[in-house]
Amino acid sequence: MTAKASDNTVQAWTSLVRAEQLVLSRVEDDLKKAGFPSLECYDVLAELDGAPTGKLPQAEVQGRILLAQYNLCRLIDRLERDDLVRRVPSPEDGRSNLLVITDKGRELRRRMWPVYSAAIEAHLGSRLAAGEAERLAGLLGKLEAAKERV
Amino acid sequence: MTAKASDNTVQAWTSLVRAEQLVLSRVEDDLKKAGFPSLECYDVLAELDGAPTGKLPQAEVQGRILLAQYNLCRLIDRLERDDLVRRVPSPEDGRSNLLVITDKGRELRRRMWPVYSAAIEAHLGSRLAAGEAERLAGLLGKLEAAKERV
DNA sequence: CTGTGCTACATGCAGTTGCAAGCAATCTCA
DNA sequence: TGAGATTGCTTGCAACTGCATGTAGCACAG
Repeated sequence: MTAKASDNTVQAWTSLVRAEQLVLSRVEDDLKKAGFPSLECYDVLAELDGAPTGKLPQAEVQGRILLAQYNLCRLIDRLERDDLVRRVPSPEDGRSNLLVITDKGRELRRRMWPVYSAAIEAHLGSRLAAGEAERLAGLLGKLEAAKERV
Repeated sequence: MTAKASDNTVQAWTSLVRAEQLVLSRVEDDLKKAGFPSLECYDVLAELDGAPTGKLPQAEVQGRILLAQYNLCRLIDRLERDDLVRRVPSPEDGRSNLLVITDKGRELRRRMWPVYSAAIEAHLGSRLAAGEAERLAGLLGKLEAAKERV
């Protein structure tokens, strides 16, 4: 439990952090250059757009996205200000919001996807040989598992 | 160049971002719980501590670390304020700073490492089977290569 | 030695984040 | 039923970040 990490493990750690930050910044850069908002914004729109009714409780979005609660709250503030999403009170639970994607929100997501997809391909897909993307995803999946201890 | 990413590529992309952010936040959390400063701080101290003379030009540190120039500048401000590092004017180039690690800085790095290493092992090493860390690092390495075009 | 341009660093400002605390609706259970 | 926890969301404040720009030293052509 207080074991030291082996050299290979440390190497994997540094590669993980470096590779992610490089690829992420390249992709975000491409989006920004095309005049689009951040990836987090896209993520929220994608969750809502993918929901059958175009709406989800804020807590549900929270659970699917990697963002602290107060940050999601403020991201929604901005999305609402830009008329991409609306908050409506939940009929079932007085504490809860339903987030509803607007037409403008759907539109934006639709326009962002080609640029986003091309960026992923350019900065990630095109650098891996056939089968490597799958193997990479498999290894990374082992790291995502929920925490156990304490 | 405007090719769309395949499903496998997109899967690798989301795994990469999720896994990195999860593991990173877990590791940073462990450091924070132990009362230590951020990873970026550690990185700078490690670079300087690893240099033969305990000092490096700021631009050199810049090149080894994943941090915007103005952010490194302000990180150094904080490290200097906390007496972990000192800026001294370079004798060779009037524009340049030499960053010098202080005894307190070396001390801090020394005390951080066991906690850091254990966190890497707990959140990354212990989740991968023998050989997997190496394979992961290999795949990630292909993503780190510098950009080619434009 | 001068002007033009580049490199190394710093900084003002606005926007974003983390933390801790807050509020209101719901749940739990004696 | 009603006191105390819990859940879902929000917010004040301080710290941090990105962007654009500023300053100073250097480099090199003329």
